[in-house]
Amino acid sequence: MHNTESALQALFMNTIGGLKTSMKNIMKEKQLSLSPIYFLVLKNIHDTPDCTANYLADITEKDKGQITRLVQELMNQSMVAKVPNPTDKRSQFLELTPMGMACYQALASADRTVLKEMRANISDEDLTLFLAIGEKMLANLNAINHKL
Amino acid sequence: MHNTESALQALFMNTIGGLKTSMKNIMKEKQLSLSPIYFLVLKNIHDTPDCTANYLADITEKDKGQITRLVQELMNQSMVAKVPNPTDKRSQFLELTPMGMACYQALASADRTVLKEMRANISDEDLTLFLAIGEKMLANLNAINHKL
DNA sequence: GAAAACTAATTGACAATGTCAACTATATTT
DNA sequence: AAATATAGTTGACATTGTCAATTAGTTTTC
Repeated sequence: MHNTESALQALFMNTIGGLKTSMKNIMKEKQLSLSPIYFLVLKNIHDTPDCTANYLADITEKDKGQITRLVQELMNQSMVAKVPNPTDKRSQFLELTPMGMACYQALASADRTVLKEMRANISDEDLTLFLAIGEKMLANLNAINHKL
Repeated sequence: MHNTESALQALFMNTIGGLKTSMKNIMKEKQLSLSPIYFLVLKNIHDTPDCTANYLADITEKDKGQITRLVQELMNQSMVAKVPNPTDKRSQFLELTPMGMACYQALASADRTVLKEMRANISDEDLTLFLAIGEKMLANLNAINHKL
């Protein structure tokens, strides 16, 4: 390995690749016609009371138009429904349908399993340390990219 | 934050996003009409003596067809040239042209700068620890995904 | 309270990346 | 020599990301 920094870069790239592969496999096993990014959308809708498309675009850091289309597909598949936002007629709240909820639960559970296996031989202390160091580097990176 | 594992997932996703953004900005500054993935290709050609397309596909874990097209674009931009492989008429060695080399050096230097700033307030010990823990998790993840 | 400025969501168009399968030319195995 | 395998290319398409314009509704400002 050339130097520590480039090992760092490789580590991030390979891990993300692995996580994506694993989510793709999970979705295939469950016979869903969804791709990894839909898990992100389902998860955020699930975790966010009164979730709007705009909010979704904000926290996922995706394009608003992209969010519109992702949500549309989830509505086509009866996973997500819109309910009017009583305080703003421009926007709607996104909610998981029962089917969307079941789907999310299954995916989230499989995802948790992967993450747990991934850290199987890592102590809580080491994981905490890893996260702390990683968050620090992420903060530096965000500063470089001029993100507040 | 819900639990440590999902923080882990978020950390990886956000860091990769940040690294990609930073490489995109670097390429824009340098007025290159290239996207982040070309840095990966240039880097591996640079680092690998007698680099073939097939080898490139292997280590980057990209599709062979995708590699063909990426290399073709780099040849269009006179960054990369092919020389015959004397021991196998099916394959060619990929080499950086002087222009490709200059381009790679500039990008690699900017990339190193970002990585160094990213770990600015991290001690060598912590970084080494971070890498060790990360590699362990990556190995677990690869095992889950049945990659030897 | 009407005009101006702003915001939420949608749409169109397209670029960048990833995936799969078929095919050609050459190498290797049997 | 035939069968099998490999390196690279090509076609077709799916997924993800990006930008700009538009519509409908909201907030600000005078």
